[in-house]
Amino acid sequence: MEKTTAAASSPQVLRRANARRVLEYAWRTGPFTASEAMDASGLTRSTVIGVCDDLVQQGWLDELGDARAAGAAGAYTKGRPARRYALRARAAVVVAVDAGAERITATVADLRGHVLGSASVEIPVKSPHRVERRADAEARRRLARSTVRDALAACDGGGAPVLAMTVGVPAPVDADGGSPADDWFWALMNPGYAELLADEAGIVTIENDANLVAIAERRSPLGSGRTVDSYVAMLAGEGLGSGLMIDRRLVRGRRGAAGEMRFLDHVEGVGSADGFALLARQWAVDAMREGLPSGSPLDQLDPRTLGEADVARAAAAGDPVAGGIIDRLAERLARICLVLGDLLDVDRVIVAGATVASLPAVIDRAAAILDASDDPTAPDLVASALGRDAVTVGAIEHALDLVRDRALDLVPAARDVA
Amino acid sequence: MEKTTAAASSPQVLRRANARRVLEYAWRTGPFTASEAMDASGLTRSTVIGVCDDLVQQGWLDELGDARAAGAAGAYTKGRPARRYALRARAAVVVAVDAGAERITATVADLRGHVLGSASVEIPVKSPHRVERRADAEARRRLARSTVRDALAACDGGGAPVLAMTVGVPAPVDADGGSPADDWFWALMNPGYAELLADEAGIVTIENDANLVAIAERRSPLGSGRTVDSYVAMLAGEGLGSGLMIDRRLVRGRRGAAGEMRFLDHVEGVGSADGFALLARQWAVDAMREGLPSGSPLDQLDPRTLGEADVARAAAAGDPVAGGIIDRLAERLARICLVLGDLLDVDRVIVAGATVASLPAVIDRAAAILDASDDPTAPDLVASALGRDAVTVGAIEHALDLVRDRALDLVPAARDVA
DNA sequence: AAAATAAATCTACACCCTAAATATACTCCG
DNA sequence: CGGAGTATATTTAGGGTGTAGATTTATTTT
Repeated sequence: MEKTTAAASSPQVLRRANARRVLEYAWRTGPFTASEAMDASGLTRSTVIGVCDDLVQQGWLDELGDARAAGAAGAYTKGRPARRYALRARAAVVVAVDAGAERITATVADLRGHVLGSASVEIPVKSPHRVERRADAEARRRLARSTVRDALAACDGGGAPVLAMTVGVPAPVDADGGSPADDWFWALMNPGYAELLADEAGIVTIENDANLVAIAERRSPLGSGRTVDSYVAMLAGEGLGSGLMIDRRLVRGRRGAAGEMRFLDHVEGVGSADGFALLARQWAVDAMREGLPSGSPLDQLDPRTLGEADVARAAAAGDPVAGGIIDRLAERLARICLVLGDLLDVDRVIVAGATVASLPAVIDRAAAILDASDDPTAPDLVASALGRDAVTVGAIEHALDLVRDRALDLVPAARDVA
Repeated sequence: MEKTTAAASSPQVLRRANARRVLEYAWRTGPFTASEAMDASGLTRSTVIGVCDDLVQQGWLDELGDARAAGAAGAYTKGRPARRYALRARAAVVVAVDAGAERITATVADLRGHVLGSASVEIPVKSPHRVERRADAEARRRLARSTVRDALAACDGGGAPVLAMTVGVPAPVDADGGSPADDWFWALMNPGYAELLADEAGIVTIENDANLVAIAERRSPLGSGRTVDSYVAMLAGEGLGSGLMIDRRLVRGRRGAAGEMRFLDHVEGVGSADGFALLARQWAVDAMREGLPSGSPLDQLDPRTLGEADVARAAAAGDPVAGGIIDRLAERLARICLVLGDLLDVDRVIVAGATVASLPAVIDRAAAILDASDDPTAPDLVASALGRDAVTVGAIEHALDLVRDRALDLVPAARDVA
């Protein structure tokens, strides 16, 4: 029996640990000199330079010949010009896939998270307001794969390897990338992407879409001075899902179903996990059936094509029925926030998804309710600034986290050696 | 300006890391030989022996002269007898304090968690069923400190230093060991223990009692073969509190208030965070006021001194009113479990506290309801086997975790050197 | 052209780990 | 009682990695 792995603690682990630290520093700053890396890492110049040489060799860093030409902020004029290094952002790429119910988007980004290209397809649907008749699992698989390949073809990767891919799906995802098979919707939303896409990138992970939004919001600007380590990212549209970021850590649970909102069935004044868009339409149609007061703007609309934005517009125009719907939705949202704030002790609930654009008044009003609340655990409520890209931004971030985490085990583009 | 700390990555970090690994191994096994440590750590014999010598020198390990005499399970007869080492359990002690509403218990344990001694005091109360008239904060502080000192005096520590102390309190605890000042009960339950006890041990931490139960249950026997990484420890008595262990990690939240149960105010069919003991008494008194069917065992009791165990006994004796109360409590518990299972995706809810002993039928019946539920996220429900010591066991474990984590930075008893 | 400055390079030197050879302490068996 | 056998301990050599400090190099300033 031969020794397969090197002993766990050979001296190289030190070199490795130092390389890791320097690379992490490179990742969070722009071009840097050895002296700066020394300050950041606490290492000696010899060590830093040795490590940087290694990293350049491996392709993670570029050496930027001239020190003074690039002239950073600090007036740097005296002495021997320093060698400068920078993360080689194009050493590799990652792919983010937002595989939503209605469309699949694939985005390619470099190591700094800059988008290099993307591709997108609508999922063919029969009825616009129903999710039930979506394309089947096999069609989704085909579309997902082709969209990923289109996105890669659409950008000039310069032959950079695809080190990681993260796929966001509207379903709980367990540690193996699978979703519960006992739910047809979840099974359809995640039709075995992990296996399907395994060969498309070095590391392939599937992740719940709301969890990715939570990751995306990790870097969002902080309201006041204090840091926000605990928050809930709520993805609200036709349905409700949430990602729980607590103590700077994503809470997943056994099957990855933490943050699922079905528990709202048991919450007074809520009663279901339906999303605000769905309810706005439904309640509007209900009101139309029961008869509207004359002159209501809602009366102009066709119940079959009515959208949630129509309700928002009617409310803004002063329609009392639409206004009542907005109020009810706001109270609903506020109550959900109270429950989450209480059980999880989060500072903030961040709403993303279609609701942000189509029903902003609901968020504003719910935030006002929470501000007025005497409950000391009431969290702040804010709308995400990331728009439709929230899932994609989170997926890029997550894929990059994976790459950063294992960078030294992965081989980026082999450097052209003279 | 002189250099105060050694550079972050001096060669010694390797030695340190290896020492850490060997010490961790020593902690989770009994006496061991160098060869066993080599297998466990992947290190060379020279390294292991070198590290063990260091650890013996520092007082963390004892060298157990004879290898064969102790004769472990494996028939070990051939070859040169191996040197044996073992964790020196008496090198230091930790103190666990269960500072509950009604009594304060301090327990001293060695590095293996074996109890060496303890002390306990009842908190003077005026009315047995009310928490409001407890001794004030200053009295609690005095009692806590004297109980800790009594416990230390009660055991023969052999001069071992007190490396860590964990205090469990029925209140949320933030990272600094403080509890929300805006709640009189919480402020009373944690009247500045962190500062008060700071000098009694090397590391002093305050922790929520339910969180400590969650830690205590980390090692509890697993129901089936699968591992349970996500569960809720519910401390149920007069009130309800819970510790959230999700993905093998305690979820605390910003102020340490994650797991607080006030959100139950918003849950249908629950409506408050009152504990089962409190409700059992209250509902029984209500029923007595409304008039009981003749011959009910409940009728024998004085409403002013009635205890929850009386209700349990009456129900066991077939009293329909008491049985109804047990059923209502079971439904309540089951519903709480469903909500927790759904939002947090936990495998299991473990009930500890007075309810386990006094109202076992509630837990059994709720477990049956959950088993019969068609909700796939319904968690298992079990009663804790730790009894009244759950908080203490968790506090010992937590204190030991802290010691294990920083062992090499701490100095245990200086070894007697010849 | 010389001084000043900052960075790179070079030269010890210490430490820690591995690997391999050698020594030791047993048991077993003839 | 004295080898053979076996498992462990100790010693020695060698390589890699780090720090520390002196020296060299590249550049600006005077």
